[in-house]
Amino acid sequence: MNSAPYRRTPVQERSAARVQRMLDAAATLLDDVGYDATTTSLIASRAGVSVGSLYQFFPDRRAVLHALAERSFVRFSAAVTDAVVAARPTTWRDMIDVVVDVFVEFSTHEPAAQVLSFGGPVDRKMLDPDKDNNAVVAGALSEVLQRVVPGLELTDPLLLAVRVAVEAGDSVLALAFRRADPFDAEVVEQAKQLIKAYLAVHLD
Amino acid sequence: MNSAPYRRTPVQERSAARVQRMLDAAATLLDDVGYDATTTSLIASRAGVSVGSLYQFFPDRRAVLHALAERSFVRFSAAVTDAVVAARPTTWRDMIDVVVDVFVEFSTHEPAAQVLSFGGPVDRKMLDPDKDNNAVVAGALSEVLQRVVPGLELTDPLLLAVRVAVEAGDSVLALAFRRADPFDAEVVEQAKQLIKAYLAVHLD
DNA sequence: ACGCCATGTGAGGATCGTTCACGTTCTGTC
DNA sequence: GACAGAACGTGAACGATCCTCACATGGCGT
Repeated sequence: MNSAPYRRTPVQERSAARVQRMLDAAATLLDDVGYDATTTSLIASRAGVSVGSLYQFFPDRRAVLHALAERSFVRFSAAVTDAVVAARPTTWRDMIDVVVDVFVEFSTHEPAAQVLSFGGPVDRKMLDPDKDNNAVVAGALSEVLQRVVPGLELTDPLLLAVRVAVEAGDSVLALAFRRADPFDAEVVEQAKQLIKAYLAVHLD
Repeated sequence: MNSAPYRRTPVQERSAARVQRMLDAAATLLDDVGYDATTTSLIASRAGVSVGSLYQFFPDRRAVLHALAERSFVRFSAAVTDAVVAARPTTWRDMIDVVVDVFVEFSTHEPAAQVLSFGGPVDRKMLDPDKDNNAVVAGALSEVLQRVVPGLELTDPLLLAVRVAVEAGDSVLALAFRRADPFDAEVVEQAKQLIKAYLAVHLD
């Protein structure tokens, strides 16, 4: 169905910068006019580029969003590891607070982060064709979790629980962003409660 | 239900049947070829109808999916109330089992139920322009819940909790359908655990 | 200086969503 | 059963959109 995000990887500095401008343009357009109205020619013109240039690097319209999701994912991962290193949570509950807070902070500032979400409407399998985006996130978070909880064994049931928690947390946080601008703090709090109540069964 | 997905309501028996065929065609196409490839002319030809007929009743392509979502929602609501009446759950935990089981059963048999999901990628606000589909579902379930738990007050915090539980449950069940065919029973079980663990805070 | 690949362009083909002017079937009324 | 009007049905055609392609320019190694 869908293949690699890029048709041809930009080699020269010049084109690499242009590709970033295309992604920026796509991101702001997603926020401004929505998914359907984010047309290829609109992206191109807002990026100051011809349509042809867009198709030099992306096989189709969807691939542009794919690449955008990947870029956001990389940024989000960096933000999470930074925050965990900085906050040094000592319990898994504290870690959940940190991760959720980073997610909220990130989503409010990164353009189109909410539209893309990681399990969002654009493409559920943007980061890895074999795994959901959230599965990738869950894998990364499991390892962070292991570092916070000493002697924790990453058994299959536990990995599944983290996977489920990420899926549920992501959707409730998406709800928090839909309910208010910039977000509904009450729902964010409920997301934390939800994740903790569920994981307590597996972690306590 | 509410705002009109229809341009003109079918009056005669003949056209009412044709409209149902259009919805059936759209549903199977969603399953077979996906959202983007479900074109208006494809829907029309699979339904044995001309494109013009489709536009007699639906203002645009999106409205067809809207109507399909409404039809699925009505069917799902009926299935839930039937099951609750039949099973007569006496605790809220039993009711959650019933509702989740009905949802799973319904989703495996109703074409395109998973694609549409009620908070799915197609359109989050198909049932009510002002509310998410899941908000409508949550409202209905809150009333069912009230009948099962005697003397339960539907306070704002409780309604929010149900809203959050529906959102989380829907997304985890969607995950169950993505992970295996027809579905991953283990994940379904986790969905029940998740909902119960979270609602216990608000209902016990 | 030369050659080669990467980069850049935008008119145009293919396809999709939607409309419209026209023909057909039903339904109520006498 | 005959008539009128409404409901229903049609598919060619129009505009918008995605994407391609033949061609032009820039950058880099030798």
